[in-house]
Amino acid sequence: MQRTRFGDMPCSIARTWNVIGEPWSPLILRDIYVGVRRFDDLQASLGISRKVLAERLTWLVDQQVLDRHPYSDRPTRHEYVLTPRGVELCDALLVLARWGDRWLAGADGPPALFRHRSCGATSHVTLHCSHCDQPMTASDVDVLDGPGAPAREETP
Amino acid sequence: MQRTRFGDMPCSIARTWNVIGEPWSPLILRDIYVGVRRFDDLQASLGISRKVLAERLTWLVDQQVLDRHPYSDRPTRHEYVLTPRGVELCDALLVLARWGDRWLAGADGPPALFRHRSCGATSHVTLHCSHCDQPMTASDVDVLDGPGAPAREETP
DNA sequence: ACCACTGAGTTCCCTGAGGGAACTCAGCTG
DNA sequence: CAGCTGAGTTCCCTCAGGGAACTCAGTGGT
Repeated sequence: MQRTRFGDMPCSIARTWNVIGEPWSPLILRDIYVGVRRFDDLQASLGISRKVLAERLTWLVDQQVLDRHPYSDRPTRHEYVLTPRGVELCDALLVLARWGDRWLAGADGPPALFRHRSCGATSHVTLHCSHCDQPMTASDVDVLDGPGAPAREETP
Repeated sequence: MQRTRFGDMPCSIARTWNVIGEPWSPLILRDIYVGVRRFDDLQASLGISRKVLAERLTWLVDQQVLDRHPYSDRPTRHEYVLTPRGVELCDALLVLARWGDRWLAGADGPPALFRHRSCGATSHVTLHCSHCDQPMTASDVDVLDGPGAPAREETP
């Protein structure tokens, strides 16, 4: 956890960052998303320190991004699964992956491909407007104060 | 910078994380995106330490996410602007913001609203498939090895 | 009954990154 | 020429991340 707490800032990016912004968190999410669900498997797959992995998992469960799910009593064993919140966070991972594929993949090409299950094509995500369904990207957006914005001084 | 380097992993999420995964980076990007461009303004707006701010800006310029742009010689003054790469990273911020709005905004509602310039509506982004244009989210995707994936052992 | 093994964490110590405040430095401004 | 401003540096301190070893419950093998 970094020194400054982002969770209290009046900014949804900062708050989201507070949840998954720590080192390793998105990679843990990615692994669980693709089916690596157990502590030791995660540790081996990521090469993360066990200490940090334990910390992150507890945090992500606290944040209701993951659920700790027993798959065996006697002995007690469990695996981590994504909650609906967690699955939606993976949407953001798809966008990050797309950016990395576009700008950082070397001559080898992208390390992973994404197949859209409903149309069967290997493709990638694009951003659209929830209202008009047309493409909508950062260059096409104005940011306005919302109801949860901090009160600001009058500028008469 | 965290101890482990994510940039060398064969994973576009990890590589992207290597670029903007450090604490403060996405918030710096957000600020520049909404028009805060100068060192002192950024420092004041974020409450970040000047040391860390200087480090992050240099790093983001190195990564070609930002451009250091002089707006005055004599005295030399400059401001930071987004490169095309940087603007596309802001797409990811829109998705993070959407998640935060949906799951973390309190009773006050979202701190910011996003207006789609071309249709004028206050809306948010949704993910679509680049191939069929239909909605495409993490729950609707299969992840496959790509050309840049590490060679894996035969499993005969 | 005894031993090794496995999954899932803890504990301990060391190093290095983040925070804060003060300092620098060039070029205006009054 | 004293002070101000933008844009960083420098210094020091603390605490989080890394690594490896340790724990602990339950199980399977002999």
